[in-house]
Amino acid sequence: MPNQPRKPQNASVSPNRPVDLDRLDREILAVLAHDGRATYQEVSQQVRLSANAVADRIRRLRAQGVIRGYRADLDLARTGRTLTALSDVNLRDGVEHRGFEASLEQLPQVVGAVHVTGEYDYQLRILCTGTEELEAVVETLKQDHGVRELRSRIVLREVELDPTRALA
Amino acid sequence: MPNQPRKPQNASVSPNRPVDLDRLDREILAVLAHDGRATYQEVSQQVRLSANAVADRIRRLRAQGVIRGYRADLDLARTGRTLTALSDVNLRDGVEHRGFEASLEQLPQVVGAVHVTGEYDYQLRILCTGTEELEAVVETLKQDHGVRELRSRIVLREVELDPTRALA
DNA sequence: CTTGAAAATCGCTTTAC
DNA sequence: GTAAAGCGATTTTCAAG
Repeated sequence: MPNQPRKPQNASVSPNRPVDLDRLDREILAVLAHDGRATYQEVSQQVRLSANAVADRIRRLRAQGVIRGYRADLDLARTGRTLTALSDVNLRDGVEHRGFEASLEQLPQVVGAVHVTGEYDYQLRILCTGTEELEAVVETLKQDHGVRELRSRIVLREVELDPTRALA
Repeated sequence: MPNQPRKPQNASVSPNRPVDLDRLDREILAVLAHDGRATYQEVSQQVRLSANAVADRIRRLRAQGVIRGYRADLDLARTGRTLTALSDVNLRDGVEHRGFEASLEQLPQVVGAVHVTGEYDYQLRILCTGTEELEAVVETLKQDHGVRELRSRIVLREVELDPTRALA
């Protein structure tokens, strides 16, 4: 799309201070979460505001960091990566967290990683073409990335949930 | 943006047939995954192709379903939902899966749900303002949604990973 | 916040090569 | 696949209420 301010992609805002949104902000965000390329005019028609007012609010939400950016939503399953696994992982003693995270860059199948509390250190989201590739990734994680224990589950289905819901 | 074909948002394609992408397709997808509002001209400059050729490829990828759509990337933590939990869940005997999933619509804190193999039936991603709200959600899941067992972990940090990596 | 206007940009299509 | 043109639509910015 045209002259939307796409840069700065990251807006620095004072952290830890919650941004409170009114009803109109939430409606605008809901529209953009559903269609990230909606024009100001299209948003304004769904929100009962002038396009200029909508543009002002979107720019503000962008500067506040509520809108991090806009991304294409890709379906990697269509490209052949049909197997998704959620793998809980423990690191061996002495393995640095940051080092482990950096080493994940070498594994393109690992598309997500969260540091969590509880029995395991991380949960990884792994996208593979099949079980053979998953087996190889698991072996690599143990041998080259400091993983001591690994427990994987296969994703049978992702439940469709409106990304807008958390704004309520 | 202007006259980009944003609808149909969902393209129906013959399922289970993998789409194979060449190097240029992958480069284009990488750009759009990073900036979902990049113009054809901007993409073409990063990919060494004419804008027309880029537009043709993007339209094809959209029709093939590789590009599902475009979404605003929201930072809900800035709106006050600073606590994220991953909750593994088992359903009580006799509780229908589809009914459980439908009932999740009533819990706006539940922003993700995956049906998985293994010890638990689902993993939920829950976004809350604090531990009090998480406690309330957990109680509600058990009392009103047919959850028998529930095991939650707090997300300490999400590791930043390039969403483009799985294309390699 | 709304309305109105200007200039610049973009998407789309068509026409060549 | 490239290059160039025209048309319609959109964004941006600026003005004024």
